[in-house]
Amino acid sequence: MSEGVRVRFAPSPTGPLHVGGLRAALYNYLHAKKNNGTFILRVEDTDQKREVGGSYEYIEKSLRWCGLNPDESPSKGGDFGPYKQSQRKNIYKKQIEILVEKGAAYYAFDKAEDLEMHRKNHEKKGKTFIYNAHNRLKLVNSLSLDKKKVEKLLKTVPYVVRFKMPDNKMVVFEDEIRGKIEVSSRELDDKVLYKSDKMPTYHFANVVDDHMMKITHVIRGEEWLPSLPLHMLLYEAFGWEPPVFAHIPLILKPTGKGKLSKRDGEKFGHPVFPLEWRSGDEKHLGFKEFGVLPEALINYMALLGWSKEDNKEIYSLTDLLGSFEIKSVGKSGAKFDFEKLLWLNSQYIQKMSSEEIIKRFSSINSGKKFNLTKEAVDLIKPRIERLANIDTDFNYLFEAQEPELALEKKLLNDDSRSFLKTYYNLLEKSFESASQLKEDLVQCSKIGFGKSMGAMRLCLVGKLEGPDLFELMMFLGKKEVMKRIHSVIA
RNA sequence: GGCCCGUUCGUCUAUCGGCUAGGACGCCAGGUUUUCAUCCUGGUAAGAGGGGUUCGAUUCCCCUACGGGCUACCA
Repeated sequence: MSEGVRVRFAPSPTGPLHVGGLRAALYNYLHAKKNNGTFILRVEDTDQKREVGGSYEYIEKSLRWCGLNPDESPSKGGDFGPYKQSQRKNIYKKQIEILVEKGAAYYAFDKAEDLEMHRKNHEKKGKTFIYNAHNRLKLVNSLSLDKKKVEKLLKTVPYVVRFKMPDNKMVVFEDEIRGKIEVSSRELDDKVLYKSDKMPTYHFANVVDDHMMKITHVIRGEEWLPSLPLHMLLYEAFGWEPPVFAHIPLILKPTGKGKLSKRDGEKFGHPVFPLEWRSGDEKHLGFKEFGVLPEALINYMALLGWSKEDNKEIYSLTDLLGSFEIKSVGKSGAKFDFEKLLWLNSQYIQKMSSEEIIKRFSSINSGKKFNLTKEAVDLIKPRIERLANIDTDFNYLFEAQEPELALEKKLLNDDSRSFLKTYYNLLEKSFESASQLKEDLVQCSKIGFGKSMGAMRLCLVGKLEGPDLFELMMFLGKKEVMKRIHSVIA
């Protein structure tokens, strides 16, 4: 087999893929592709109670939208399948038996309530109950019971398989991002590897699959760092060579405490998921539907926690492939800054052709019957921040808007009305070009250029914003302009 | 509580012992556009605190504080 780099993104299908997961996928993808390696999507669906329908499809769709297509995946297949853990049960069963035979793991029959009671009792005394070398002989398992009893129990009651954590061993390992880390196995417990429902836990399935799928680099969230010692010990118990590990920092809330969570989308008024998600009465915004380009999202995700010395800000996926370095990923959690994402988004929009903008706009607004023309986009391009709301943000391009009351009071007086009338009459005679319209306005404006412009803007836009006034007039056409002025001065 | 990880402008970050601490977003001011936006120029603003090591510490070590994560038959 080849010695190439193989990485995996391994989400569990418990709902939509949030930005933290997306960034993990991105870093995996970049690391693989930079090294001419293979990017694998593996579904970790070992907890069937938590599985949410449609999650897998959502994850695939999101990755596709971002251009992070896996080389091997449940739907695509590959030489190391199946890629869904629920379909690999027989593999885990075999491997767990090997581990038990080696004496590295053992059967345990304790009831959930009993363990819960132990935990509570310890807590009362201000201690922490740990299922480990200190008390496993006092508990109900194949180490504390005699062989015959164990054999009987295996046939009659549910059981789990636990890792036999060494009593006092220094586990030393290396993380690509954080460097050397040492933990005493004394702090660790006899983690369940194999559940009573005959499914492996994350820790076990992960190690087995990463080995079987010949994963060379594990790039995953920082939340896994505390269980890395266990994983290292598992590799050791099997006699397998562990992959290289890189734990990337978490994405934090824009303000306040803690990591970015599902509900923060609603709280902060912007999405935290790539695509819109609906499930039951649960509904979450998506960046796509919000009008954020995948290019901008990817760029932002890459920059959130990683950067080069060269101060470059705009990175396409291809640029990233050339520059990204897993070792130069930052160590500390980063707050999600929606403002900066929007800035990046507008940078991408401005570089895009108007035709492309129209194409993208209609792809995310397929339901809306709205005719966005090239002329309209040319006019407003520098001020588009998101693609989603072009029709509402720039509604004045397509139909007359009521002037804002406060502005109307401020800008409309006898002088400005009289100016509008004069200009109106002038327009009736000639309406040729933007420059001519401008000259005419200067000519008939006694109230000053600024004030006349303001009054005109009020008529045409309803607000004091929008594109160049005379370009806008040409876009709207004589008839529409006359109509809008008339409705204000009438 | 225990264990692990982290800590540079408000935010994202650069700096691998020599710093007048650089860039970007945001914000403010000016310029271009006799208008908005774009764009350009400038400004604002940072090394958590305390000890060491060193000729010299943002950079190395220790302590404290703060932040984050883990502590399930969830991932």
